Amino acid sequence: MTEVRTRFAPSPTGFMHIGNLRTALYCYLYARHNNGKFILRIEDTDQQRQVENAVEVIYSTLKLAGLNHDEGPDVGGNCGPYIQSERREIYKKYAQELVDKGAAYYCFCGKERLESLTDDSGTRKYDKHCLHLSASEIKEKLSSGIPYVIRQNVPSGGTTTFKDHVYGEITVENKELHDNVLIKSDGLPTYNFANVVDDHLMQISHVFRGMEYLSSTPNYNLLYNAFGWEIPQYVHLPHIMKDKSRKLSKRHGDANFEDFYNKGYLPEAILNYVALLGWNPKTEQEKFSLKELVELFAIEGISKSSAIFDPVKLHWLNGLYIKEIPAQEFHKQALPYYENIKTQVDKTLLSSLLQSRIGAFSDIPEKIAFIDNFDNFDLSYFENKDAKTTLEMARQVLPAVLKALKEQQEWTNEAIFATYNAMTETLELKKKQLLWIIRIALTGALSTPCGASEMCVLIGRELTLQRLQKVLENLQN
RNA sequence: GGUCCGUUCGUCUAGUCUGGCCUAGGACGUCAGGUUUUCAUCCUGGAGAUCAGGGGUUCGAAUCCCCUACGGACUACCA
Repeated sequence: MTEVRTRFAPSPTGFMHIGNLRTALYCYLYARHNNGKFILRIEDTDQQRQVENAVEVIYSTLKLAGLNHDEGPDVGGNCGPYIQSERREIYKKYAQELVDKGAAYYCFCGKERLESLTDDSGTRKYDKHCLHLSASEIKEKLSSGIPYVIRQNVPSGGTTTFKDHVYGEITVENKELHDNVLIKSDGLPTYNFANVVDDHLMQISHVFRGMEYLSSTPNYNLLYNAFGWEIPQYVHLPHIMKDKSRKLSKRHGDANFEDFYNKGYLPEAILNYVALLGWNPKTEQEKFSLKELVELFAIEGISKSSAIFDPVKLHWLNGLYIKEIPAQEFHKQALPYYENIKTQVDKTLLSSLLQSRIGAFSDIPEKIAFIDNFDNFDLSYFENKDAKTTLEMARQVLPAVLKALKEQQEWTNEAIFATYNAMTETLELKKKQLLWIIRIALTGALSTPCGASEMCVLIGRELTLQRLQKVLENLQN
């Protein structure tokens, strides 16, 4: 069996969105699983859509994600160059070969004539007008400098059948196929042509790509056949959708890798989530390292139907990864989110409290808002149905709490908790009730990253007493 | 409009090829209960899918066949 070689071939048009990333991931997984090679190729044949730095985004994303390629513009290889705009002459040569073989032809038709071919339903199919030009006519037009393109000469009869590893065998009538442009008037190839030439020259064994290419695949096969080249294995991937009827798109600023990364999602978690969108590992496990994915990945598990991207599940998965980060490392990554805290708090303690309570680092500001924002909170927070607490209860209990904490000798979590515990007996309250009231009194927030005694340690004795005092005043009014 | 592809809990999916073990399994979310120093983690349980709809084949269909509906892709000198 020949070596497995897969390729990720993005066009540098901006950010790497999740669908693209998944294609790259599957290419990588399949290559690694089979001890093959993973190749990066930049498809920049559309001069109109060039975006600055887009190539750098591709490199950095792959690097962050750990999807290292064996060959590519930045790492070299035997099949370069790996940037299509640098391969211009290659495409020209092969296009000419097709012309010589009668599988392609020069076309000099202008925009107006092309547009006149549009039918009632808005579809335009080229009528092979220039196919019938004589050799001398072509030569004359060429030498007089009339702009031209080279078109594929699709047979008008018969059918073309191809096999896709996900969608099975697909047959189409050749008469449905168009005489696609292979070489544009700017001399650069279209995607349709460059892809075929490059995949062959780079000895790509398996082509992974979005299913939008399913309908143009017969055209590619006709090209392979005309050249007498072996057709690669096709693996078309279902789309990742934003909702039932809309694809994820970078145009609408939808999910892209960099955004999630910047929001404090871990690359491993993003990869893990994305791997499972449209592929099933045949186990009930949900969390996989990249290494495990390499071991398990198989084309058979890829599904045919599109999947809706669910940020909630990604958030959950990312939380699982965050819990496993070593405490020190977590603290380091959380630090930037503490920058705006004005109140003096023990940040190491804060990190240790936060780690099990967030799904992404960007959750932190909301979780710690209570540290600085204390004034004017809603007193109804004291009323809790589960704990069966009331505002009145708070009025009665808090003076005693304040008194006890003023007398508190040892200011540690354990000692303070012991004090609380003792109070529940004298006050004849349930632990849950007392702790709820204290926590609300100290934070003014319904949800906080720690309990009533940890809170005292976190914000310190002085602030604890201040806040209690203040709450008591508010409760009297 | 034409061609191609798809359709199982709200979402990701298992099961479909090789019909019976599927009174359709798991995960996220949701709800309830429990542990816990409140919040969260964690644990247990519940609700949630007449397998898009209809017809057929069969002793038996989510699974095979046909039709319909809905959704998507393509139909560019974009990729």
